[in-house]
Amino acid sequence: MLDHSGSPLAAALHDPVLRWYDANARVLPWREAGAGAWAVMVSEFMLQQTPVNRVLPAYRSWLERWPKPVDLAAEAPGEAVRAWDRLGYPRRALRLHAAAQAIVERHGGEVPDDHAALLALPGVGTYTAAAIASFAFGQRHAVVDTNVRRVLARALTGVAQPSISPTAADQRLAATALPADESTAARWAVASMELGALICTARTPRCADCPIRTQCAWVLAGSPPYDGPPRRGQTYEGTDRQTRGRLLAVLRDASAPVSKAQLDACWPDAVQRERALDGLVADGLVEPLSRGRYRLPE
DNA sequence: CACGCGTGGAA
DNA sequence: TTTCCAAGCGT
Repeated sequence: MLDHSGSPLAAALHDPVLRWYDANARVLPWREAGAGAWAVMVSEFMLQQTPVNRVLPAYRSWLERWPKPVDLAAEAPGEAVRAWDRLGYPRRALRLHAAAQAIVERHGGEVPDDHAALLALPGVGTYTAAAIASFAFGQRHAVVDTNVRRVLARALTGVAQPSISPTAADQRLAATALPADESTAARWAVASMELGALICTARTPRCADCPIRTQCAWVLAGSPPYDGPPRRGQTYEGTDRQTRGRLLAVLRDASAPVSKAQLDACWPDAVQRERALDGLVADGLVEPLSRGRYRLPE
């Protein structure tokens, strides 16, 4: 505890997972040498709930257009929303834009390397702060995302799935599993996450290819099925979320302010449509103009 | 702490 | 087809 030496059980996982990562890691642009903290930060925002394959094109054009935080900070927020395209959860675009402005104002335009300073940025929570500090700056942090929670739930706890929502216990477990050495800890963070993304997957884990299958508590227990409360699957069809998506798509694709009539055409239920539009305005994703016209925020 | 927040691909 | 799920955050 005092020396953060970790548990022997977890320590036995380090070498095989690190070796597996060295041989099997995906080549991703934000992992290239010299990618920089801004590149890591942009990728982390985009990867919050959006799969890698769908992020790649948006990431490339984003960094080409705004290679530094100051470049994005100088833009209208609506341009960030438009460039976000259909990655989903467009409030992330607004937060990334606000974070870029905060970086310019508070950190001289450079992504801070301090965990607390990162955590204070808009859109940066526990996971993202640790991810940037670890991936971009090589620091020792427990980087706890859904992949890591699943890997540790299986390998150490011996259950098929982690708890439905992240818990303090997850954080503690990940902190305990962290190698003591800083640079090793940073490699472990990305490697254990990659293992969860490629091998120790949610639906059909590829245990035959897993470098720690002989030590995995879940496998050793006979791979018992998930036994917890049912996970609430979210329906999407007909929701306010879908309505917001339709409205925003109209505005994204327009080069000039659009009329209320154009927005009305994209969703039949007037009550739901108005509620969704009000919500978008309240979130700062849509700017109402005079004479019933709307645009992305400037 | 539970919920709202987009979108699309894979099983 | 339906269902599940994908590097979370803010309230």
